[in-house]
Amino acid sequence: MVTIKDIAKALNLSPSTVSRALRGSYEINPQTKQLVLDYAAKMHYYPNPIALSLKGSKSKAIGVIVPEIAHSYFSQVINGIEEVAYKRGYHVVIFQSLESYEREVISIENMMARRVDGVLISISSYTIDFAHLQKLRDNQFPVVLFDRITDEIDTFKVVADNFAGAFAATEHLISTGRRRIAHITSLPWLSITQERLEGYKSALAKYDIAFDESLVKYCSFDAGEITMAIKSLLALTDSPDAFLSMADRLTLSCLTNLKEMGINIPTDISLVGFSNLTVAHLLDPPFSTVVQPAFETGQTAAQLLLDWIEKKDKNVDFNTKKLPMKLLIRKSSQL
Amino acid sequence: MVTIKDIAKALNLSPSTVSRALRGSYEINPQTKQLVLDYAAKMHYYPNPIALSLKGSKSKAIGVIVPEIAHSYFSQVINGIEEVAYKRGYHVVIFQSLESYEREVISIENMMARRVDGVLISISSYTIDFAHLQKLRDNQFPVVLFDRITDEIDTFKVVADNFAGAFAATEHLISTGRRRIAHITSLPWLSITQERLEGYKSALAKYDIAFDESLVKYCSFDAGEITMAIKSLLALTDSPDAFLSMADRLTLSCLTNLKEMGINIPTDISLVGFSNLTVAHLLDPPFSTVVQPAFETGQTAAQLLLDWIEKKDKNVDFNTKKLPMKLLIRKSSQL
DNA sequence: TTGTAAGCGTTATCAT
DNA sequence: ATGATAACGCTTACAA
Repeated sequence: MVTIKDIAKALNLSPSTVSRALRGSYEINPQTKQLVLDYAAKMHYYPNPIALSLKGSKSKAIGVIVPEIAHSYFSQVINGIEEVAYKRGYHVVIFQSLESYEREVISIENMMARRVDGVLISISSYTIDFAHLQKLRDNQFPVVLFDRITDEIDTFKVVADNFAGAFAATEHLISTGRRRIAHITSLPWLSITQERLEGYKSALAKYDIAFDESLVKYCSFDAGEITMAIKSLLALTDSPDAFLSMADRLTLSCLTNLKEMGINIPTDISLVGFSNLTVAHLLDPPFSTVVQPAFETGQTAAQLLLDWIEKKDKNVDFNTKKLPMKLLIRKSSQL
Repeated sequence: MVTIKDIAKALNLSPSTVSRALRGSYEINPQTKQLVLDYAAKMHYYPNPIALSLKGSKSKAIGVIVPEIAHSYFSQVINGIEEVAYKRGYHVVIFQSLESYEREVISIENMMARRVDGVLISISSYTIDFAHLQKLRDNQFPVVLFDRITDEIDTFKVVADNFAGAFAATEHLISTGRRRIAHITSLPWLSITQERLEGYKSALAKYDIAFDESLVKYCSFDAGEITMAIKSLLALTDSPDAFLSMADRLTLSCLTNLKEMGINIPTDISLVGFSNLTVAHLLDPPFSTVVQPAFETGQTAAQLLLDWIEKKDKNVDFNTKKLPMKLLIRKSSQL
């Protein structure tokens, strides 16, 4: 590994001159500059980013925390983040919280110890205390929230238009004549859960359909829970004629369960689910999905974060970006 | 951020004493040591990894290059890598080659500039020159290859037992009475392509079925190409009664195309595909898959790399780890 | 047992 | 236009 010192020695110059030539900063003798540049190129000189970090107290790395990497939605988000970061000379350090609050806190500490320049995070399902994030913000540290956000932290946020997505899906089901639409969703305290529920309610209201609490099921990550939820829905006297599931794992679980029970989709029950699976059209039946703008979410969040990091004045005007959802109607909800 | 100097000043000690107390190295006065430890804990001292890196010329970071992050197989591999790296105090810097040789080379340079301690790589489909990897090895730099490997680089490698996987899938199809088994595969120069083809051939041989070159189709990443390949296979006088596809994208493409053509699966044509999709059982029809040990591949590769990095003596005995595949028989190949 | 000083690679400041 | 020096945070001979 060639260093500035090596070059200086070889060219009989001082390290500072070489440094300046390399970054063209001060008015250097053009010849000296050319000499240095040529020699550096010949020797494959690369500045040592670690020394740079130590000097400038910025690491040119950003941290990302997602609940799980191997999940179509999040891997697509990471893809978007990586694309932007890569172009702007940052690298991406990934951690997964595995939906655990403790792991999320540890990951944050880890990242700070690693001196990342900023953090992108989609908060875990079991995070209800945000002190670890607030502490970062208190220290003026750049944090951008995406997907699963919270009101408790004042910062940039990037989300999908969950309200609109749920509204559109519900309206679509209503337009096919469905009136008893079950709403299978995630944990009640999550922002996405609440926004989606509002979209659902709002669509019902638009068509004068009474909201029925018993059609809403909140499911944790226990696989048995969703099976129970579905069974109890089907046992209702006025049982549902449609299922709207609000997360990938729920969507797949609904499909698996209903098929196992021998229920005909969409004749008996229509199905629409939030999902970023790329194979929805190949499922049996081809599955109607509300698709989240995963890649764009990653890009947008990364852009906001990097702009913020690189901004000189620390006066930032926070806002929340809402990206459009896409409703793809397929056979599982077509009557 | 508290530094060793801060602690030294506060405690009226020298930085070196604090440093030694912190890592318990030299025989320090137990009381001094306790004092330092307590104060450090109270002040939330974390060693600055950047300073450590600059000093020790190791970054505690490993680089990973995959063709694409948002791909079920690779995201599962990354998951395995991350798990091991995280536990051992390393962080993972991810790059994607997007199947481009140029991007792969640039990613390697980028990683070296970042001073990662080692590299894990699954080579891109269009990499046929390995000089960029050989150069690393020439400098004694730790590189572990996984999934898509090459004979040209002598190092640790982790692969799935592609031969066995293809053999088992072919044998299964034969056992259901199929004799004209089409082999839809990736680019011919890839290690995985060759191994899988050998497994296929070998199974045919075992049952005295002549190998027919015209049943083998190599497909690039052009989506139209696979459609063409399928059409030409179906146009054969003695057209295939089974399709064996050797990569996720091919598998899905086969399914989409055959369904569009109105071909009945498995009655007309049986289908088995290499795939790490977690929803294969929900496809129409439920899809028989050869599943790669993605997570284990990531774990194993990371373990080998970190052991190597941390090894004192540089005499390493390279070997190639072969992990078992799993054949999951579902309706698409059951007669 | 503890302190001093040099060095990892780079750049900013202050000479010259 | 160029050079010397100090500093970023930490470790480690070497000295005391």
